[in-house]
Amino acid sequence: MENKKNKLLLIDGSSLAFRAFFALYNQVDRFVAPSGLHTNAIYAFHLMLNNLVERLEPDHVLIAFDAGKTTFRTEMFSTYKDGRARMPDEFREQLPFIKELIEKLGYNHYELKNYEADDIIGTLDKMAELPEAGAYDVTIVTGDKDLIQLADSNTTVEISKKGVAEFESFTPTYLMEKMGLTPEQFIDLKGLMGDSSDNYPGVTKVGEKTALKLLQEWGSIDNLYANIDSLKQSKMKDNLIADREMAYLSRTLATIDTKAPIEINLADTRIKPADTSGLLAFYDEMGFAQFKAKLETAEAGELALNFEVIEDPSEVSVEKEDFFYIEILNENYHKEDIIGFAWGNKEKIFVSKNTEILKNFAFPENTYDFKKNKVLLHRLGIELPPAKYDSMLAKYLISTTEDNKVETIGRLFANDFMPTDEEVYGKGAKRSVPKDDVLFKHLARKIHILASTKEVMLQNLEENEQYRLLTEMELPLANVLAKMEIAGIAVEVSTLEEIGAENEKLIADLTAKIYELAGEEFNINSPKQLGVILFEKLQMPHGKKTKTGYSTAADILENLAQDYELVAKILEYRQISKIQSTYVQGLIPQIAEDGRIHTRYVQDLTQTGRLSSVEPNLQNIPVRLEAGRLIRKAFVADENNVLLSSDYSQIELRVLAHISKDEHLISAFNHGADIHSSTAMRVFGIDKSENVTSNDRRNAKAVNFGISYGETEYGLAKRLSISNKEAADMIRAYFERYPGVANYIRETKREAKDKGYVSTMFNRRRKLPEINNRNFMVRQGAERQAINAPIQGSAGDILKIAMINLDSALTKGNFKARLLLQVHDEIILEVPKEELADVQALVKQTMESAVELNVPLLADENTGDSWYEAK
DNA sequence: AGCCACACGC
DNA sequence: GACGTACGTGTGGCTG
Repeated sequence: MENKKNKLLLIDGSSLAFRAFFALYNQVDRFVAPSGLHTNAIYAFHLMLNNLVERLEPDHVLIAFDAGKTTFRTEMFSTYKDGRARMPDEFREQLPFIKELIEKLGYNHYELKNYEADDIIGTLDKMAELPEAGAYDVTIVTGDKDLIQLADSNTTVEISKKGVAEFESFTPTYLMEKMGLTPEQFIDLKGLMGDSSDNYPGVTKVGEKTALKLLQEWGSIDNLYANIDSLKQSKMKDNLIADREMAYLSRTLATIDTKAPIEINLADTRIKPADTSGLLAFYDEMGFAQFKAKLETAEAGELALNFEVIEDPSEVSVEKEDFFYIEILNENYHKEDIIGFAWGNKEKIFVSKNTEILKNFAFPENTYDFKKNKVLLHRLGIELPPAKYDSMLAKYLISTTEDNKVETIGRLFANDFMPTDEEVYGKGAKRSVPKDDVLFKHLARKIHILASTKEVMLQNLEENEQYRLLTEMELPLANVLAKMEIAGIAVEVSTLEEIGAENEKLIADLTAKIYELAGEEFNINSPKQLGVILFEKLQMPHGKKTKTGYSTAADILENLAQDYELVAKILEYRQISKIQSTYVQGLIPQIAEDGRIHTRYVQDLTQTGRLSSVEPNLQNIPVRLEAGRLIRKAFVADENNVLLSSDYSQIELRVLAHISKDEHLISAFNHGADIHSSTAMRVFGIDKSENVTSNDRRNAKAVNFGISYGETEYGLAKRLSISNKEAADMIRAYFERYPGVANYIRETKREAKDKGYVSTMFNRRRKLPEINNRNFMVRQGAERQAINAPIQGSAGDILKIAMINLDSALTKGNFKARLLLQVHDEIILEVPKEELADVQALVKQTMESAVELNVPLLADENTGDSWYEAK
């Protein structure tokens, strides 16, 4: 690769700066330097430059600016660019600083009296194409479409679309696809249609549409006028003839001068080293703390990062207090190979790719994502001992507002802006393992951040009284979850395939029937096409519209299903095709070679402290409708084992009873009442439980659910199909009869507004930055989250405690039984038949005594050969 | 590749 | 008076 091409980036600075100004225009008041100067355009321009340079990796950069009011174009056409609004002052004042920034970054800028930036760019572009220039790839960046005429085989023109990072990339091929034009024809297009912003008219009454049509037919302005007599008589023909001169003049005005008398050459556009100290001073002057911090740490990082590559096990030295980190390229640690690992502390860091080293490794006690490490090492036959500290989990406990990546931890707790994984490894199809030096440096940076943030994160945990939440809940749980993920659950392909074959037949029949009833074939899976059939062709009454068209969601279709067989069939089709695509075709490829599915539990994601499950999600396997529930027949126990499922009964309402201390709710649970019937009696004033109708109970159940979600009367009314007033009465009656709950809701909202967060029984926090938002909808959303988070979160915490205790009891009791799955209020175990009686008792006892509430905790158990039976 | 609508669970 | 139940993941259509 020694004949590497030069990469030249030519930027229309005037145009791009204007775009930058408007990219952050809505925040113009937030971007003000200490001196009072507006900085939104400077800031956005800097971001744009960073994005461009990072993406295009140029070695030459020239940023051209317009100079002065008059150019050779005004000489030709005196009103050129007349009538253009004067630049806003807030923008004009920023231009000199943008030029200063360009210089300090080591890039080049240039302007030439009487010429526009376009012409400077055009001239340099042509210079770069001369054979004696050597090979150049040119990228032109601007906000103005005129420059598209310069696109050719080695020049790409990028037009700024939106924000600071979105550009539309014009090559001759793309221009042909999009507009049917060559770059040369683009000039003729402007000649015919004119340009209102540059204030030259082209031909009267000819706009983009007409001009495109004319060029499709005649190819060029010259050819058009050569054949003007053969055009049919029309107003347009008259206009073309009358405005012939203006068409040619407009074309000339639109033509970029590629022979401007510039005094610079290509060598002058080469990037120079940045002026670091000058930049730091500039950032201070502008008030750009983030840019400054990023530059400082980049500088410091280069100096402080002291790391050594280890290739041989004999070279290894580990301190107990070190951090340990393992890298994989993608997320699924059940399949990914280790691409490198690192350990060490702030002073001394070691990196390696040789996993042999790990065979007899004294794993240090501090780590990041213990669960991932445990699974990865298990695959190498290594059992990872428990850790004392996990930065990922610590960060998650401190704040769930951001993600918990090492980069984020660095930024938040050390003001250290290391490059992101996406920057180093790429994303999508381009993601790949970089060269050793890049990889090792990246890993060393991670260790450096982990080691430099532990202390301040521990302080945060201490202040929040969350240290035990980390060491006694999340860390032990990580160990339990790792074992569950490694165990996996056996899934029979044959069962899934049988269901799949059955579904295929049903889908074929339903599809035929739907086409017949609709009177045409269409894609039933497309809500858009379905909306057209139902609500336009067949004129069915439509409910709410979504942003993109008619809603075809189930609740809308259900109302229509009584009157229209077609809609009933579509609902059936949806049900079956969901089962087929997500649960049959989706699950089969997830079955590993051992015949089991190994999900991953994400332990650092949800806003409430619940787990989530991915690849595949085993927390949403169908259960409600029988057709879907059959999927559970494929989830089976090993030979001589059974599956044991144990779920908490009404855990969220019990938690609500406990934390609200509502005497009536507590009393109902203490008396072992059917909680929904009991609510029906209190809320509807029914004296005997035998007088509670199933409808009363259904309504009460809905209220009970709604309360813990902070539901409004409108929502309740809609869900129960009752009037707003009836729903409001119901909610009011509920609060009157359960004053403790009403008080809990009041107090929790109050607490959230005062502190900005709410907590679970175990001090897990959810921040609620929107709780005092001026927007009613946003604020009310935060209030619902405030009410729900302690309830859902405490319930989640309780199941976590139960899992930890159960795993440890099973180990102590030398049982072979093991935990396999967790579904929010339920756990599923695989139990050897001979252990069943003992384990059933142990599970029930452990779950019910996980915590002491002022109401009983109840766990219901079911067993069977498959998950279908064990429920 | 990223967004939307939809559907599954608790 | 706004707007209208919490927390999640996966699939297919559509668009850039």
